[in-house]
Formats: sequence, structure tokens, C-alpha cells
Amino acid sequence: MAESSTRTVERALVLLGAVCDAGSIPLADAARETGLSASTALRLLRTLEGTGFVRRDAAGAYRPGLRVVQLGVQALAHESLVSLAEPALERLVALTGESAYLSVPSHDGEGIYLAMREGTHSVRHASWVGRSIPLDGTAVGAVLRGEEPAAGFVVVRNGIEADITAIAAPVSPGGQVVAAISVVIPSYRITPAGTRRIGALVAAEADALLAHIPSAPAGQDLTGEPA
Amino acid sequence: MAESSTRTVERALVLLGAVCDAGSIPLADAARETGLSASTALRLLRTLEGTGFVRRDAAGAYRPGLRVVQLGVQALAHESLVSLAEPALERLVALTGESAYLSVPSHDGEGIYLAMREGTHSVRHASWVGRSIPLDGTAVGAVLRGEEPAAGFVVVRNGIEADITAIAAPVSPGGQVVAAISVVIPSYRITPAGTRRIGALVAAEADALLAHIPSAPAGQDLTGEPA
DNA sequence: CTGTAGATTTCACTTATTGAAACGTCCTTT
DNA sequence: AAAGGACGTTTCAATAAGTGAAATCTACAG
Repeated sequence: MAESSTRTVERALVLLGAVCDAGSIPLADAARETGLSASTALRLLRTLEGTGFVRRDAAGAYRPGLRVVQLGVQALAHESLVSLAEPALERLVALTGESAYLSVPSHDGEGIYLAMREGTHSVRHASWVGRSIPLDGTAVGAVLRGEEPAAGFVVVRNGIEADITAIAAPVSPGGQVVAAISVVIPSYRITPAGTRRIGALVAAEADALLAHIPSAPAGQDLTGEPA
Repeated sequence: MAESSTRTVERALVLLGAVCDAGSIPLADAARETGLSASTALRLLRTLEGTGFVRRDAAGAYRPGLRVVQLGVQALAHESLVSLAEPALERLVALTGESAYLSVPSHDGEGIYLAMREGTHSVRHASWVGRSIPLDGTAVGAVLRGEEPAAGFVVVRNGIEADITAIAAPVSPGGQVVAAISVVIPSYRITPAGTRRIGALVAAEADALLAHIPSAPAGQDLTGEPA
């Protein structure tokens, strides 16, 4: 039985996702969006409510509950990658003035931002931690998939977002890509020379990120605590 | 059937909680801790894994997955209370040098820190966002329960944590307590006069927090977006 | 080499989930 | 005012789905 499942739980989790995506959603919409019957959705949402994963507001609509916040923040704190990366992101911002990101592959064929540092320019790119990013047509995506061009970094000009240029480099201890460091810049501000310079910086930081790690045996699981 | 349930989902969520609490936990421990049979725990954890809520590390142990981080951060961002409170916390830190917190009642009879601002003193109290706090014997607890003494703030000296004094005041638009603002101080640093001064500051900030809000009808649901 | 502990799979039992339908309510429409 | 529609909620019989004891396998410690 390679296939697991547990339909009920899967459905509940999908519902939870829908509620979190929406921020606030009435029962009927949640049911529609997840393709569940109203009664099933109600029952599952009630279970989620009873455990604090969602709550109802005065209007009766469902919202993400505090348990979600709690577990999420806890989990984020346990991700040692972000604490390792933070100084690197900071340096990148200091040296480039642009926003810098750490992202990792998610389970569903996308990527997700785990940490960011906002740039200092007044016109800056603003994404946010926890945001999903497609792997197609993005610099981060190319890197997370393992396409590392000779230069050591990937540049995507006006990819998913128009007028935005992204420069990304892989964090790949032992050849296995576990994360990407990237810098995102309004395209009008970028020059060929600047691209090379920043690309080199990003690649250098990405390389250095896990260089100190004594002996990452198989280059696996560096998303957890190093201990 | 006033009682909801859905045993399977509840169990899965308890497991998820256990994994997040532990940070990293092998199947057997998770099963023991939740009182589930190994096979059931395995099946549920697999479901959680398939949806990205947990993942396995190289050793096979379970850890919080990225989905948890993602939803948690999303949810936290949607909490308008924290954006409203942040300036207040900042001011408190500026005026007192001590760490300041925003907390709300959780679903399980505890409280949870939703936002914090670290103090500037070299010896400071460090808790963290997402942390649970008991309601018994804490200043925050007293406030969240609705016990507002005449002074407008509660002081608890050496409560749960020894050598720590906490001063908390309720955020209660329309009489209903929805949150608490608090400052936490190493006890040796506090004086009677300082307590009064800080208490007044905390109470003032807590009062002012939702004063601007045009017309919070029944004083409900201010944890969500004000729209 | 033997014994214990964990992880994983199998499988028969039945419990617990399911969704259509019915109900009450609150709107908007005619 | 009455009719229509949408939503939240409850009921209930059918059965799909989850359960846990036991068996299997591996890894490791004695």
C-alpha cells in the first residue's frame, strides 16, 4: 500500500487551506470551493473550530484560528535554515539595496518564501514570508529545480511579474538543491553590469550558506535544526 | 447532535500538534503521546505528510511541514489586531526599555502571544510569538479573564516565572475583553513608582488601541480585519 | 546469535463518515 | 405581502471508510 490517504482528514485539511486562503469565508463558499456537501463541510469545520484551527466571527464566517498561528510560528522558529540565512539576506540588502529572499521547494510543486529582508530603495519589491511561488518562469523556480547555469546564478527578466527582474542562486550542499537565495529588482533599475555584480553576490552567499556545516552526510534535511 | 466531532480529524490534528510541539518526533513517540495505535498514527501522519503539514527527515522522524508555516504566517498577517498594536508596543518599549506583548485568549483556556517587541535593556525577558501562557497566576491571564482592578492594570510579581514582574492591561472595546497588552520586567529592576508609571502607560496604550475604531457595534471580533 | 524496539503492511470488523433531503430563517424580489 | 432563493443547520439510513491486533521485516543492542 504505497497509497495512504484518510479522506476525512484530507478534506478537513483542504478546508483549512481554503479558510486560510480566503482569510474569511462563509460555509457555503467553503463548501463550494472544496467540492464538499454543505453538511460535510459544516461538520469538518466544526471539528476544526473545536480544536482552535478555525474560528467563527460575529457574522458566522470562518477564519483561520489561533492554533494555526501558533503552530506556524513555532514551526518557522524551528527552521534553522532561516536563522542561518538571515545574515546572508541582510548582507545582500546592505550591498544591493534590493529585497532578498530565502525560498524552499514546497510539497506541491511550488516554492515558498521562508524568509525575506526588505530592500532599502523607496521603490522596492514586496512579497512576504509564506507566499507560494510558481516554479515555472521564475528564477527561483529554475534554481529549485536544479537548473544551475554555469554562471552560478539565474536571471529572469520580467517573468511572472512584469517589470521585475529576479536573480537567484541555489543552496546546494552536496549537489542536492535544498533552497534558493534570490534578489528581486525593479527591471528599470538593473544594468548588465549590475546584474553580474548582484548575481555574483547572490551566488556567493548561497554557496557560503552551508559551507560551514561540518559534515552534511548525504546533503539531506538541512531545513531542520543542525543539531 | 449539538456535539460535532469527526474523530479521525481530531486525532490527526492532535498528532499535528504533537509534531509541532516536539519539533521532531519519531512515529512511536508520536503514537504514544497521542494514545494512538502505531498503525493509526502512521496512517494519519502519512496523510499529513501528503498534504505538506508534516514532513519526514532523513532519520524518518516527523517534523512540522511547510504548509504549517505558510498557513500560520498567512493567518498572522490577517490579524489586524497585531498591526494595530505594533505601534503601541513600540512606544512602550521606547518609554520603558522593557519587552512588550500583545496577547489574546486562545480556545483552550490559555492565552497566546500574538505580537511582541523586545526591550532594549541588556537583561530582558524573552518570550516569543505563538507561545501559550496559562491564565492562572499571570497578569495577562487576570486581564483576559476580565478582572480589571480599579487601577486599570494588573501587576503580578514573581508569578509563573520567578524574578519576573508582569504588568498587563485589557483591550476591551465595549466592555468585552478581546486582548491584553503587557510589559514584562525583571523584578529586581522594578520600583513602586516605576510600577505605577509603567502601569499607567500600559493601561493608556491598551485603552487607546481600539479607541479610534469608529463604531465597533457589539465589541466583537476585532481580531480580524477591520473592514 | 538472540532479543527488543521501531516501522510498515495486512485484514476482518464495524464504527463513524457521508450526502440527500427536510427545516427554519433571513433576505431580496415581484 | 407573498413568493422565491440562499444559507446554516439537523436528521438519518447506506455504506464507505477508519480501526487496531497481529504478522512481517529491519535495525540495533546485549
